[in-house]
Amino acid sequence: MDMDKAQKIGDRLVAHGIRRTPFRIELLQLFIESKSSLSHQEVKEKITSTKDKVTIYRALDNFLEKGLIHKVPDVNNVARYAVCPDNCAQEAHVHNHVHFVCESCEKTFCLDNVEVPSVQVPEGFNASSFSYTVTGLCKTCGGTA
Amino acid sequence: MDMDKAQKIGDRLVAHGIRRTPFRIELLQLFIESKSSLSHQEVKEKITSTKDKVTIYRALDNFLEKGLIHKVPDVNNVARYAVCPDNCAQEAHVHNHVHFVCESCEKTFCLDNVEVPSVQVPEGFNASSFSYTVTGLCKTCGGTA
DNA sequence: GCTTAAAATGCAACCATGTTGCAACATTGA
DNA sequence: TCAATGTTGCAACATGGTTGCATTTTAAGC
Repeated sequence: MDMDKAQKIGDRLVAHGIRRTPFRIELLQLFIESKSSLSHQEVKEKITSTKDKVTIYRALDNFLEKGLIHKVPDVNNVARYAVCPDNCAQEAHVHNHVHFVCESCEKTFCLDNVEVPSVQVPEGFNASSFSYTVTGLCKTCGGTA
Repeated sequence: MDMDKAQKIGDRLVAHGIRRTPFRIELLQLFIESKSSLSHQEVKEKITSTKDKVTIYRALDNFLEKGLIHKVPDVNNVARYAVCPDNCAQEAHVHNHVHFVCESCEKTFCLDNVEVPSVQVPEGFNASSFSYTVTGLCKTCGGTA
């Protein structure tokens, strides 16, 4: 791997209070280069620095907690993750965009340009976050070709 | 159980191409009387006519397929179900309302009066369904008390 | 009411996803 | 360099969900 890149990624880890280990560098790198989101399983298939699932689970939890990645919805109730934009603060995530889940390839896409419209919840409820997911067919699987 | 009620519920099963068995009557009854949605586990705890998890899983799948119930989102990636309104056709479900998931008690509520606002998906994507979920605190767990 | 096909049940075994505890090791800061 | 703390690896476990198959129940035709 390009050394400059590894250095930068390590810096980003450290900036989020995470240690600069080979595996975690590779993991963040993977997320950054991935077009769509990743499940634990997909991560495990692609990562070379470890084969231990627990290590991966823990790194994902940690990245999530430190605001490096966020959870995205999925068809089959399996957890999926995607990297947060760089300006995503630890406390206030700024990924209030709509997600698109393809029924065919089951990938999840972040529609970065589509904002989540707000709704008014009934009296008594106290809303803290909003999630909007569209299901259908993605470009490759036969959207409007 | 009230015999008239059992009869009516059985009719509803039959109307959806499902057989009138004691367990399935009890199951549909349970869904109808339940205020919020139910997970497989909650169903298992409340049902008396069977203790077999597979039977419950299969009935849930079947009800889902035949349009008697629908899936609702959940915090922990666990499947949850709720009855469809009576006018919910097998093909075109009419539950385009917003769901509310409580972070504290982890229950899911159907906000029947809050419609899902529509969004425009980017060129190339072909949307078929829309899901809007609000997370926060429900009435009992300390919404605006 | 009897017969029969299809649907529903029960059970055992299995799989996938995710978690816990603990010992060993690596990274960082003093 | 040394200690504190974060990270890794492994084994064992927990939960949610599935598959296959034999048996029973339901509904429909005679």
